[in-house]
Amino acid sequence: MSRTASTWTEIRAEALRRINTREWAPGDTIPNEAELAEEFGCARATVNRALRDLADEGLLERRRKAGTRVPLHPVRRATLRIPVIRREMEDHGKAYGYRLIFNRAEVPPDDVAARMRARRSMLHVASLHLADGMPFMAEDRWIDPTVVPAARTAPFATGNANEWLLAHAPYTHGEIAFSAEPADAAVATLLDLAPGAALFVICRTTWDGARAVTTVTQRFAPGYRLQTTL
Amino acid sequence: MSRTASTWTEIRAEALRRINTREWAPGDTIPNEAELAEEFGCARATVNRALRDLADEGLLERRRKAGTRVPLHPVRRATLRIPVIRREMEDHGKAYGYRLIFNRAEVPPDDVAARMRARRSMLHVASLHLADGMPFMAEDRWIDPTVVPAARTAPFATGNANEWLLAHAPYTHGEIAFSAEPADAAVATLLDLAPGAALFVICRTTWDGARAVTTVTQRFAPGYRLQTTL
DNA sequence: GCGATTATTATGTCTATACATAATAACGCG
DNA sequence: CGCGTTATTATGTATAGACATAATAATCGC
Repeated sequence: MSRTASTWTEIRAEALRRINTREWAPGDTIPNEAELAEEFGCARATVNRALRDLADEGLLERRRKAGTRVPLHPVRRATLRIPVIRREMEDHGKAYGYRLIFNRAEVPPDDVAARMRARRSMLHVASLHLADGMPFMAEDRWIDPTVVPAARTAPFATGNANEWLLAHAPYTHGEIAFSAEPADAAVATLLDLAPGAALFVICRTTWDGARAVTTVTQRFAPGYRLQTTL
Repeated sequence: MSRTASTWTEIRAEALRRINTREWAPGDTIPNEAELAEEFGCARATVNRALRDLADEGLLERRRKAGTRVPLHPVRRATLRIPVIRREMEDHGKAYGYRLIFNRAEVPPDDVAARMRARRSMLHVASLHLADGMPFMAEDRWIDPTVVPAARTAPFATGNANEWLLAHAPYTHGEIAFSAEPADAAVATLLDLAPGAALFVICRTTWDGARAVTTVTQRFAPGYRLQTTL
């Protein structure tokens, strides 16, 4: 059953077809790389590339010696691009606006201190982001000045903190969480909404090694959707 | 400057270090694969593997002939695992409960018809998911019975529709969107909340080729967070 | 000087081979 | 029979060499 000249994307597509048609059903162990390589008339490395790619997406499970299986509960993964607000807006043809609310040094409250695992005085920067002049997102950010000294004199009055940090503060990893919460009085005023309005919230903390660089809570006005493909 | 015995993960780590320390600064074109292979004392394919992996994560940009660059605006991507409700709950040590609200055939409203690009009569299944006996998530689902005929007689009274579909209805791709919205009267009653409460909402449509299999809106009780690492 | 053709170059991919690694299966001993 | 040791096996990774492809740079004709 040998075919000729397969590329890894073709093998990937064929494997995907077999998974979708249940020719390879959930729970099944599929033929091993050597057998597939022979079937497709290619090198084992080419099959490996294709199957590894599918495994990266959660569509196959691979274990040494045990072989490659179609998972019973395919935990689908979605990769979503964390938006850089201004770019996202400009892509949608909207004018981006930015307003600094305040920028001061203070000791963070307990929840922020816990998130950053540090209790010292931090830069606290609040800002408002606008789309076509309308309030769009309220941002509440804490920056550890011992990790990013230059932040003390950064021009947050004229440019948004996220982009400044991207350009000046490297980070190694981070956590991000999505949730919904009602608007409190302060945020409602900022976003020009009734208190209690349902806001989409992104809460993110980024780290440079073992030290938190910044933690930010972004509250989006109603209507905001974060979307991607599966 | 040749080192010995590098694995692709070591090369990846070293490249990451250089990006983070700005030894390779945003906008820079980094040395080409052949040069790096010589520096690290390994084959070009090994360097390729490492750089390709970083590019997959958006930390490098690669173009034939032009070379590999550190992007000016690194669009960080987060991969998040789409939760299978029951498993997520069991992982957190909570008892999972399920209750069917209704299961009937009817013509979908315009917004649903638009999402599925079909206007015929569909199965409309509403259900409530519980954590330790407390209402946790309200699910509103439409299934196209011409795509999944068996759904007409599926036991949605005893088992949740999501898991049944995963086991019986293959899909090729889908869209997923996250947003926040206030609880309307019906959902508020179901989740035992005050109307207007801020709900986290996941809206998902899955496709088998050109035909929509199902579209579902899941509304989570306050407190729900979807989180991942960057 | 301009536009179209050709050369060059860096990444992309494939091959064949080899060895590493992890997990399971088989074996053998008490 | 049970337990620890030893094979076996499928995936994981590395290599050198080759050719493909895309994009830029250089060249040539006008």
